[in-house]
Amino acid sequence: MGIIRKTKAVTTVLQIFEEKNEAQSVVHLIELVKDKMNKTTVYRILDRLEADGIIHSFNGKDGLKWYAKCKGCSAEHHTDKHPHFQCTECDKVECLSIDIKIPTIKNHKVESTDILLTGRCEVCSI
Amino acid sequence: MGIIRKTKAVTTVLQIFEEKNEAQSVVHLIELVKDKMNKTTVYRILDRLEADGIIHSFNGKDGLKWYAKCKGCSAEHHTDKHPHFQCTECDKVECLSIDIKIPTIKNHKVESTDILLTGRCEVCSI
DNA sequence: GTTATTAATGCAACTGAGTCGCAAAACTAG
DNA sequence: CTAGTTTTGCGACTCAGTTGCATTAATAAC
Repeated sequence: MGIIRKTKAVTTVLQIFEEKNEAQSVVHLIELVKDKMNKTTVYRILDRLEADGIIHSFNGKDGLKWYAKCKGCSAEHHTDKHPHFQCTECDKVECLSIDIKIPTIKNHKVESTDILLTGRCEVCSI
Repeated sequence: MGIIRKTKAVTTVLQIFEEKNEAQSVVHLIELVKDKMNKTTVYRILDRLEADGIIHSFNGKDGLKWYAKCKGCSAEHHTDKHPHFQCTECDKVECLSIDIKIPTIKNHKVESTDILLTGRCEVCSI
């Protein structure tokens, strides 16, 4: 939706998502680019990228906000119903491509589904 | 686990969970008892009650912490795998008793499952 | 009931994520 | 290049949640 300009700051943020190819917490992102831009800018860029369907957000296990690149989402059609997995050891988050069936709940109109699994990731399982 | 004393403050908090019989955000709880006790006390009581398996916690849609009474949970055996539903209109949270199947994920040891559905609740669906 | 022990509380100060307003800088269209 | 609009930096702010420490209240032993 939003008219988004390709500024240096936007490019920098997008590059991180491209290179790392994994979900990033806002806190971590701010740390990564702290010499290049202000934290307010980071928050605002993430807002815009999400509004444009380029990334999606969710809350990690401690309530902090995380973002990840959308695969096959647009501003109109957000298929971000996939669950996330966060490791209790290293805190990393993975987007899972598994599909979890949510039954309909009578008298409730479910608009979004946030699923966060926590446990040991591949690396931390020894 | 924790040696828990039946203080006035603890009784007050527990009474709220009994009477209301629905999930409470910490912020709301603090507001409810602000004439009777300090907010630090509320946080600490909730911690203890959770450690004892009397209540369970989860994060609401905006990352705030919520608590609800456990039904059939103990300190050792926490069956808090049920999903929660939060209304986008009135913000209320319900514990759902539906069972959602989570497939096993290879090379991952899933330890807990947090599912938060958001949408319109019965009352707010008009 | 009194006393000793230990847990629970109050208070004030702090931390850290996220927001806001506004002036300055950077982008885009013409 | 210029005008119009978006984006950024900065500083101050909000608000949930935490911490340390001195004080108070609950429990257990007598």
